[in-house]
This record gives sequence, structure tokens and C-alpha cells, in this order.
Amino acid sequence: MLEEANWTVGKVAKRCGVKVSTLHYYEELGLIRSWRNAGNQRRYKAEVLRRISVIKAAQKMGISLDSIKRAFSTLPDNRTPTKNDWQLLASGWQRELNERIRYLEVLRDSLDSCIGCGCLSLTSCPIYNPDDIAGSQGDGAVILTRNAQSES
Amino acid sequence: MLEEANWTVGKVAKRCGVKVSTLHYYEELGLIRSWRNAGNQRRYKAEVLRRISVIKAAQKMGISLDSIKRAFSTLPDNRTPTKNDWQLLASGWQRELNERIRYLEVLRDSLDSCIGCGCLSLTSCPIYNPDDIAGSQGDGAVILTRNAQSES
DNA sequence: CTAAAACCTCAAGTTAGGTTGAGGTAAAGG
DNA sequence: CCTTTACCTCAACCTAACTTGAGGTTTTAG
Repeated sequence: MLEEANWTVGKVAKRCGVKVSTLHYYEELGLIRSWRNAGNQRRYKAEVLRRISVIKAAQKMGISLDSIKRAFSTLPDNRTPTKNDWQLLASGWQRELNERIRYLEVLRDSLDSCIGCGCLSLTSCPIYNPDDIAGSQGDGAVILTRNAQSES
Repeated sequence: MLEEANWTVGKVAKRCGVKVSTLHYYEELGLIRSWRNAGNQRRYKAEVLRRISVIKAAQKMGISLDSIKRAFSTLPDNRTPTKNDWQLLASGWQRELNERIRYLEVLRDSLDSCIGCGCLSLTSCPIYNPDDIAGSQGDGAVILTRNAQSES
């Protein structure tokens, strides 16, 4: 630990390409953590860089900060996450990503045939009701499936 | 035209699985149109059902209402859109959808190898900078590419 | 004919994911 | 030492896509 964690909010922001306010916000949400120096300024350990990168990557997959937070909660609390910890987390997202990709593929493939026909408004049209794709409903891994139809 | 357009907002809402307030909202945005009966109540022609279905389908693809509106503006104004009109519109979205799918596939494929390594924060990592995927930047069809990195 | 259900408008509220700004303190460079 | 840059907090604002509610009118069913 020669390289004692010494990242300021400004440096982290610059390195990660986000704004300082975003880091404040993420901290408020509990996505990242910092401690304070004598003058009440935030200090981070290098680990935060990976966290932020992962947040950004997950967002690009369409995962909400809330879900990311839940995923992060599976990371060890007491020690810096290892490569393995991150890969475990990633594997969960990979499944979701696959579902999402399948979903979009069905949408794409139905698009041409369905959009011109009269079936769109029917409950059997794959464009209008592609919810079946991600298996049944209810429990387990419904992070990406969320944006499916929400009958109120 | 035996079946003269006679849809009330409530019927449309029920048929399409959206709320009445959503229809008001879409109308306000210029996504759908209605005329009023003697008592100032909205009446729709059947065409609106397809429009709403298409809106919903497009939203599932990740397309914003604003983009949908722009896409709709390519539909004929003077006559009810034909199957062909709709398919033309759909084909544009299909391209975008393909790009999006490719994007997510790259993300997925990079996920395992990258998330555990140290490269995430570097500008060369495909997870952190997959923007290159959708070709260059600038003009043309950048609807879905919008959620890429936005360096401020 | 009357009561319930459906509609109307308009303003304000909601969630996600941040951003902006004011007013004030800390740290860093010359 | 002093000025500039970086930080701090907290509240308010922003966009998208709707939803809710108040107060009032129209339709429809019996």
C-alpha cells in the first residue's frame, strides 16, 4: 500500500470523464464512497475508478443506478473487490444483456412484417407484446425486463 | 368508409392499454390527432390505434417521443398512411436497432474480459468507449447513438 | 329525467439522473 | 503571504414521459 489512496474528487472526475457533481450524486446514492481529509474534502481510493467505469458501462447497457446499486451490494464490503468479484457481477449483467439483445432482435425482426400489417394492436403481435421473451414474469433478474409493458 | 372514425379517448385508451392522460399528452406533443364532437370531446379515427402501437413499439426500442415525432413527420399528412408508409418508417428504425444491437453485443462480449481487468478507465477500452461502433459521428441517424458518452 | 360514468382543461406533482448556483472554506503555487 | 483554484453544502432547477387532482361539462344507461 505504498500508493495510499489519495484521489481528490476533481482528479477522479477528470480521469473518469464525469463531473464533480456526478460524483457527489453517486455518493449520495451510495454507489461510491469516500472519506474526508482534515479540511472536510473528499478523498477516494483508486478502487473508485473501477466502480465509476462499471457504473458507466452498466448505464450503457440500460441498467438503472438503482439496479447498479443492488448489484454493487453483492460486492464485499470489508475488502477491495477482486477481479473475481467484478466478474461475478458482470456475469449477471451478461445474462440480462443477452435477454435484452434477444428482445431487440425480436423487435427488429417483427418490425418489418408487423408494422405494416393490422396486427399491431392485437395482444398476439410480437411487437406489441414481446414480454414473453424473457421467460415468465415475477421474481429473479427482472432488471432489464422492467421496461416491458406495465399494465396499470 | 362505413366504419366512420368514432373512437372515444376512453376506448382508444382501453384498446391500446394506455391511460387517457397519455393520449392527451401524445396529442399535446403532436404525436396523434383528434377532432372534437359537438360537446368538445375527442374523437379519433382508427388510424390512431396503429400510431399508438407504433409509438409503444418504438419506445421499447429505446426511441424517444421526440424522435418518434420526427419519424412520424415523414408520414403523409393528407391521407391515412398506407402499409408502405409504415414500412418505410420501420426500415429506418431497423437500421438503428441493428446498430443498437451491435453495440450491446460488443458491450456484452467485452464485459467478461474487461470488467475484471484494469483497462476500464482507459480510453482504449471497448467497454468504456464503444462509441466507435456506430461509425463516425455528426450527421445522419443519430437517434439511438445519442446515449453514447457525452463529454461536456 | 336523473344519476353515474366519461370527458374536458389546466396546473402541479413524480421519477431518474443529473446540473447549476450561491455563499463560504481549503489547498496550492508563485 | 496572498491569490487563484479546488472543495464544501444545500437548495433549486432541468428533461423526459407521464400521472394526479380539482373543478366543471357531456354522454349514456336505466
